[in-house]
Amino acid sequence: MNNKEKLRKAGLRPTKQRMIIADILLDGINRHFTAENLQNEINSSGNSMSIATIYNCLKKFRNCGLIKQVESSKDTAIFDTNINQHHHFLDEETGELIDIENDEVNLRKLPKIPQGYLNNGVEVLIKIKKQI
Amino acid sequence: MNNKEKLRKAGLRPTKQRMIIADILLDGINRHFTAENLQNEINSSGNSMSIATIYNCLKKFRNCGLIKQVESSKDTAIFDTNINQHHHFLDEETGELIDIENDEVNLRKLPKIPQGYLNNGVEVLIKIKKQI
DNA sequence: AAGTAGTTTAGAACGATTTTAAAGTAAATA
DNA sequence: TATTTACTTTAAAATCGTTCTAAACTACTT
Repeated sequence: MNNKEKLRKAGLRPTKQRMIIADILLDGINRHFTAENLQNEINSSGNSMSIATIYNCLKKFRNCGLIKQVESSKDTAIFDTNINQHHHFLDEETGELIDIENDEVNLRKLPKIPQGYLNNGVEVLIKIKKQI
Repeated sequence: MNNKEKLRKAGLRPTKQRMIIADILLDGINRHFTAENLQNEINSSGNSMSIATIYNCLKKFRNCGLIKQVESSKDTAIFDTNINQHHHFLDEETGELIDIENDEVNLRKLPKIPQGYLNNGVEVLIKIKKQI
């Protein structure tokens, strides 16, 4: 399926701007990035785009499940093109994230989900620190 | 041990402002809060404090291990008085966090920590969604 | 009591993100 | 095809959480 079809299937109009972003993000390669990272990539591909559009687009892509947003207490939002359930190492000093594939973690026991709620995904974060 | 001693032991001078905050936070009750939440509590206890002082103090308390900062992609930093290793449910729509005690989760298998790094804590986040 | 090192403060500054409102574009309709 | 309508993009301003600045203050040491 090409990117135009992917956007249509997600319920998003394939505008010029969304196609530029889709061409960068939806190539099957897993990556972590910020809005600013993406703007730099767009610029160096010879295009340009308002930062507001980039934020709008990332929010739409995330809400449609085309990308994910990583849970991490950094001051900048970090997005992830790997939409499968998976986990991360986090170096808290640098903010660097490293993927952990789902089958590398085995959760034997999980608590009962609170009454009235549904499980919407489990994320394991292993905080790591550079050895001195 | 009283709060003055706790601060001293952590290497922090027990100033008037730090004592006010310690009296609110270090009562053994687990809670999640933001800097603004804390300022409101301080105000309603008849005291007042610059927001800069509150941020300074929370950062010092966190760095000394008196409180924790929760990993979550909310736009506001969330702190936690529960300093034991534990986990959370997160309602992504409201940002509400619910504690999961450590013994309610059993991690059977964890990946190898990357070369040159040390494990600095494992956090499990179970994202939940209100049933409709 | 005097010195000094650490702390608090208001307000300015900052950086990420969102809002605004006007102009532009894609899709639907006639 | 022309027209209409709803959605999208944009630059710039606004907002929000957080940090910085530098001057006044305070805890501890001598």
